[in-house]
Amino acid sequence: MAKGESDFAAEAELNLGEFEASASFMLRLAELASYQAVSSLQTEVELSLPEQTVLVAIMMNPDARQGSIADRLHIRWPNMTKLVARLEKKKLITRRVSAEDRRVVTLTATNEGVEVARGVRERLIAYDKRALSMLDESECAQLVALLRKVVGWPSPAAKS
Amino acid sequence: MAKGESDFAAEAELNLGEFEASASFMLRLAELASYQAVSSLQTEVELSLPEQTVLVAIMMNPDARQGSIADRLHIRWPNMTKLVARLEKKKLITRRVSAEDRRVVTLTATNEGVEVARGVRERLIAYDKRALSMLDESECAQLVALLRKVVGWPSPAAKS
DNA sequence: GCATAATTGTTCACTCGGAAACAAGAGTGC
DNA sequence: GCACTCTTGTTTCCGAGTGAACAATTATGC
Repeated sequence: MAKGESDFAAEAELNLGEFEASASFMLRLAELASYQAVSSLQTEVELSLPEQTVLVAIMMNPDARQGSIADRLHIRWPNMTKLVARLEKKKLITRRVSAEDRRVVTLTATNEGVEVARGVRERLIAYDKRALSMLDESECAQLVALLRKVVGWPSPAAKS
Repeated sequence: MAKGESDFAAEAELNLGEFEASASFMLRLAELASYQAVSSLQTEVELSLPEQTVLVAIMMNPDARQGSIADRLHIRWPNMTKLVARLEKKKLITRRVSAEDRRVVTLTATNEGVEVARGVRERLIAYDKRALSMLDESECAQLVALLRKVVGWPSPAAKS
């Protein structure tokens, strides 16, 4: 066996045993796969995926508190500060200190930000479908329902 | 009132629209949730979750090529180099240059590494169950099956 | 044989995410 | 009023992940 070895399967198939049935492990791999799939489809926008998500969230929730959005999207506050600064620098959002509680920073999309966010939202939804095209519609819905349980979000119309 | 706890209503008021039905978006949130859940259960080991996973993979696949493990676990090669260096520094694995192809580095767990890896594997499996305790057994299996499809791994004994 | 390409892994420079410490505003008790 | 604490967001520092360029080895074309 010059180079092909006696056992060709050994190279191709690594054994991961019970890990292949570990939900959190598979969750990590699947997240990486879908993230990269969606990212690779991105060509038009100069925003990272988290930035796009935050921008859309701000667009859909005007005057929301910065911390609320961070918590909902599982973004740490220090990182949210930097992320918001980048969006503000690009004039997509504005930061305003609340009058009632001057610790609070509220976020609102600018006109340009709303414009961009609308396009981003459409593309993200479309790319999501393409990136997960290995699942049919019912499987996709099933997956989302299970993931909502994992995240702890109440499912709106959950049955089964 | 604890910070992110009782103020659930305010957070729930945030509208994320179609994103809540986006599989890739929910995948990201769920991965974060499970990762942090498993991490928070970790107290005995001084290894990161990726390090633990790689160590177990090496333990279960002696003499496997470094690149093969990296590819399978979706770890980029530059990062794998550093990760492997850390494991080697802790004397959990050994790196060997292959005789047949001297570009190739093969990895094997040391005796201590095997010992640690066995414990890690057991704990990871147990913590996985605890971190995903919001799912019952059948839901968990269903989730794993769907995630395997997303990742592109053929389901072993599962008949569609 | 020798130049060229392809594979395998590493180094480098950079960005991003994280915990801890910090600043500033608001609430509480006296 | 004043000290104390909690909340909200920021700054600082560090570790981890990534792409690009690199070195070393092997395969390929002629």
